[in-house]
Amino acid sequence: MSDDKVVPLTKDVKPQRPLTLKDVSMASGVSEMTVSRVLRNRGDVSAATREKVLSAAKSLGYVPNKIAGALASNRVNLVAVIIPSLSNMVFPEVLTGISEALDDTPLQSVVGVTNYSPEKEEQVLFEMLSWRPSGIILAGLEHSNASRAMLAASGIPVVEIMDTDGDPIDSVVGISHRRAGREMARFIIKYGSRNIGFLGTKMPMDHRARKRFEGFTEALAKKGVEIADQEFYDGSSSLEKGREMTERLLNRSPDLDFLYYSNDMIGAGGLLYLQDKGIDVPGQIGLAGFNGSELLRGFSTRLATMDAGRRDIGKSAAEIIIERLSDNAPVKPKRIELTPNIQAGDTLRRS
Amino acid sequence: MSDDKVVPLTKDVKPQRPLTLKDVSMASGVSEMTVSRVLRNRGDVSAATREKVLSAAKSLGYVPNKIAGALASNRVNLVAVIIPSLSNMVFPEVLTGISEALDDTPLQSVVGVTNYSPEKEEQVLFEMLSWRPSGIILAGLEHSNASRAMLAASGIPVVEIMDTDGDPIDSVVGISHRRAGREMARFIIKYGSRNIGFLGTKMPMDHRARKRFEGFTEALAKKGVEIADQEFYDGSSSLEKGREMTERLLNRSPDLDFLYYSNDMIGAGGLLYLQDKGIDVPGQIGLAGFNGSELLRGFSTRLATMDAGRRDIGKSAAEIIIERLSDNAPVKPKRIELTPNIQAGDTLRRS
DNA sequence: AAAACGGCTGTTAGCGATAACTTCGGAGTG
DNA sequence: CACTCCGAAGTTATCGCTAACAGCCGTTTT
Repeated sequence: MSDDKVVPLTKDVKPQRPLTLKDVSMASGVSEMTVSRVLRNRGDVSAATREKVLSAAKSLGYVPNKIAGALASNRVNLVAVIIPSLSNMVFPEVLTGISEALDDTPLQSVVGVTNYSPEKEEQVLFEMLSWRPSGIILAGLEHSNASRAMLAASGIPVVEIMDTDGDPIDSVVGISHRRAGREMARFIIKYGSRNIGFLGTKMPMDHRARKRFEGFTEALAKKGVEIADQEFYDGSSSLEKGREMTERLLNRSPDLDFLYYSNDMIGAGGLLYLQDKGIDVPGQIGLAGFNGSELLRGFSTRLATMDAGRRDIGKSAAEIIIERLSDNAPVKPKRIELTPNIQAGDTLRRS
Repeated sequence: MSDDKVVPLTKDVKPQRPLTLKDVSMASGVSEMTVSRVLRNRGDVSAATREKVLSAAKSLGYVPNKIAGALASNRVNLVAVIIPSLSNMVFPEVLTGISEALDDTPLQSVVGVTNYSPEKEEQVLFEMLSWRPSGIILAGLEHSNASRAMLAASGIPVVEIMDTDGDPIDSVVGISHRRAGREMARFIIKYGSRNIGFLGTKMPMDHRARKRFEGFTEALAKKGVEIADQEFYDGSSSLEKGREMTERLLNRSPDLDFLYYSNDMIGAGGLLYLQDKGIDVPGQIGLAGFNGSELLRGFSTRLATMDAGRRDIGKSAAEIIIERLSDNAPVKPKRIELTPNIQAGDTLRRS
């Protein structure tokens, strides 16, 4: 297929009747069925015939019609992936993991984006299901009732990813965000901070950020600590937003000694702000984010964070689908909870 | 579709024979054709019948089979988008532009990723074409002969994006990267720098980076200036890589007074490095990147850059497809060259 | 009042492939 | 040498849906 030399520039071909199996069949003098067998590498075909067919297909520039193939065989080698956004690098990374796992299978991923809206998710899901994919991977455990019903009724493997705090429909791969929040809280407390601020998204829809927040406050509460102040934002995260929020928060509560950010991007923005202001991090104030973004590696002061293993999540999810699709189908929902990994970095206050 | 209350949890439904039009037809007492008409909102159906059908479809949880629909109608409302990568934020941004433009049409985008490999591109393209999409958007003007042949023979609208330096197959939307390189060169010269270093990808495959480089050196040459030193890297860009490269380059050539980076990510990494070292930017050394990344807005010192209008590119490309698909089909290849916009920022040396 | 029309619904015939059989001829077997 | 068996084709019948056309019936038109 990548043998450039053989491509005949087919300039004289009749304008635009798309080619079908029949064209190849006639060009090579065998039946359509045989052509189909050759092109799919299925069933016994003699070497001579195979050659004839392949060269005919190639010289015509035949591209099989998967629409027809899928209808006839009732097999669609697509895995639908539904995620909230592409601008948060977390999701492209998950996609990369999925693609890698799918790479040496006939499966292919198709992506849908919901913008964190359950209604949009429902639409996208409906759209996706109407292509009858072989499996579905979708972010989060929170879906509209209609979405849950569609998924349950679809009869195809479903893997919910990123989050394990809740009831999965089928399989699930992710981390416990509550636990992530709790662990970070304990860590921070251990290092001696008591006057803690939180900065994050307004979380009507970002359930994972919310759960981290809940876990965080809960663990603090156990130690008798309450969040001293907090600041929320709309829209997508950016360094700039992290700066602004940090400024606002510190103007309001100058005596905070720790800031917990709901993600690394705004955390890094906060770090830059504090550095610009000449504030000693972590001497005067400690910082932590969430995600284990690669971005942080570029800063001389490394933000403390927690790696959620996005790529691994994608990989595992895809592998679950692959396994479930294998002939011996043991329809056993799997549950994989990864353990998030604290990266202390340089921004935790040392008692 | 998002009326949660109505969803009957269908727990008793027979295990898994996927529903077809016939099921809805029987449940509502009208012909399959009428059901089809209702569900597609096409043709005249009385309000009463429409109601009956809709409620039957909903209560059964029917999801149309687009595979069959597409085959029968010979219409597939998909636009294939083929890009080199998802980890470079440029492409997700283009995708966002495309999705936005497609949002109030029946069209939907499907993404394929090539990892900057022409062979992979060819595979992905073949795969995509086999779904008979209504249009194709793909990055760059450089494709294998086989790819070009497939595209030309496909008979569907093709829009090549990002780059306008070359021969498009059909339509094209983008900027001239040669020109972008030239303009930045002139700008830098104008500000008085003469001892200029270049940092960028090894560019066997990143044609756009290569063209910027070519334009850059060409414009310098016209002013009698040659690049004093250069540094190339493999793999994906990151702040960290920008740091390392900058360090290596400056160790080798400490007297450079300007660094031109092939993208903002490594440029920002360089900026961080220089700031850490206490080097005066732009007093001692000037910097510029490329892309107009949002990221840069988070730094107190803003890297000079050039906005390539990624989102607009996506939007225009999608609009070209939409237009071409409209009934009155004037098969006229379009060529849209956007003008990149220099953002001087704070890192250009002032004479 | 016959003809024409328009709104609504049903019937028939594929779309381009593949699953599942069937057919055919020659090699292997006893 | 009759008989089985298997490799290598071909035939037939869908897959689930929609285009195109064909009815039917109550209204208008003239």
